[in-house]
Amino acid sequence: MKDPLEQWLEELLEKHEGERMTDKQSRILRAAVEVFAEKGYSGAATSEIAQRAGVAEGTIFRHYRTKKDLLYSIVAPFVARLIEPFVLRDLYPLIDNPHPTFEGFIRGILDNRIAFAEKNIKVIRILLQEVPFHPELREQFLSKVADRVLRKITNVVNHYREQGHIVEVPPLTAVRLVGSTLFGYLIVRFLFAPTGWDDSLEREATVQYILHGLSSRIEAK
Amino acid sequence: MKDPLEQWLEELLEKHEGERMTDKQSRILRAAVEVFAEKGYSGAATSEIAQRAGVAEGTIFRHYRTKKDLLYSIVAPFVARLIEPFVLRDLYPLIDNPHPTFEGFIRGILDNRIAFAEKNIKVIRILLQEVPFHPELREQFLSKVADRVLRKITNVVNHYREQGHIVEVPPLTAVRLVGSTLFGYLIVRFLFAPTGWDDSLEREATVQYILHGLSSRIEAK
DNA sequence: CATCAAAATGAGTGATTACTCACTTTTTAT
DNA sequence: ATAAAAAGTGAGTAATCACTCATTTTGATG
Repeated sequence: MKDPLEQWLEELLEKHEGERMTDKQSRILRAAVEVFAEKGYSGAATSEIAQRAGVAEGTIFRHYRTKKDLLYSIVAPFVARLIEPFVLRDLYPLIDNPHPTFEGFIRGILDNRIAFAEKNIKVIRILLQEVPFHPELREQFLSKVADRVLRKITNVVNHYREQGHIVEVPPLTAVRLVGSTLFGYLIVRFLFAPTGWDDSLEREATVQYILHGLSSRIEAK
Repeated sequence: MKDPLEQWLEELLEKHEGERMTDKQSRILRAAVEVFAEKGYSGAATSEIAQRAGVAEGTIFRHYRTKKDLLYSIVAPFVARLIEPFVLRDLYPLIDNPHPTFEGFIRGILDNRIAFAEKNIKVIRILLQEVPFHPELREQFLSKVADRVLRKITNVVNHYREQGHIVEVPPLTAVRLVGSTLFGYLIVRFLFAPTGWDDSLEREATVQYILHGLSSRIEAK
């Protein structure tokens, strides 16, 4: 089985700037992802990145003008990827030709985001750690993810609400509730990684929690 | 109205080590909380902490042997506080003489944790940012919070499950689901702080989401 | 093989880092 | 009032930081 990070980096290397990267340049990126994830941006030394990549320190600065440029070259395309396949590949078909049930929609979202997180834990970790310290990063993240994704999802939520599948709450609130449940699942599974985690059980419980939490209420005594 | 951080620091200053702190020492702590929250541990310079506190840099190292000691002196008592009032003040009465309804219990937890977060945003921010980089911190956090708190909460969950108030899921799963919903509420409210946030509406929606997500299912159709 | 531009190098730069220590000031005890 | 202890100081230190640059290596082209 192929290392998912490997796969992601390859795509990044091929597509980035049109031209292909040199061997050393890709090793710099790989090492930078490692060290940033381990020590955070401030705690990561360019000397260590160079050492782990097996290149001279000067080589880093031949390709990236500053250390911050190096960070952005890793995180920026990831932010784009965070939404692009999500919105375009999964959401558009769901909007244009939505899944008949809210349950089917939720299961689809869960599967998709779990697969995405599985592939990109390290870069996600970097993003979560550095966003608080880099206003430009936060701005880019919010303007892309928040504005574009939320608007799209809001449409979908409205659709199911109109169909009477889910309860009457502001769509943004619904997104927050589902989002935090999904996020909690991902954090516990990938960052805490508890022993004896029965994934199919946990996943099913999570789906049921979301469905019952949002589905139209049946008044009972 | 009094600054909540002020209040927390005062308690910390009085109780810490039994003896009272000097004026300069408390100003060092205050400044350290500021700078750590703004720049993270690695990004924070002791020179800047000294400057903001209005003391000489040497004074910091008279009271704290290393920069890491300074961080721990802020975070460690907070971790204790994270559980102490939570477990003892709120949970024990709920276990010994539990709230008759699951709904009442959830509302109580929500109120309590919201108030706590409101008081301690800055230190929470430091804790969230630094836990990934300090294994000792993570260990302490997990051994105290995870083990002790989770065990206590598990009992409460079991209680409501036996009473038939909530659905049949593993107690730890229930804690994860409620926890992530509560956590999501806190993050969105305090860290994102969206404009036009209708708190009473959001809070009620969150409670309803949790209650319906976990309450015993009524088979329909 | 010769040419040349891009890639790579690593010693060197000044700035900044956490931390020390000899010394002065303030507080406490008698 | 005086001595002892504790608190505070700031110049100084070695280490490390991100980054530069003159020089060498590499790889493609004629």
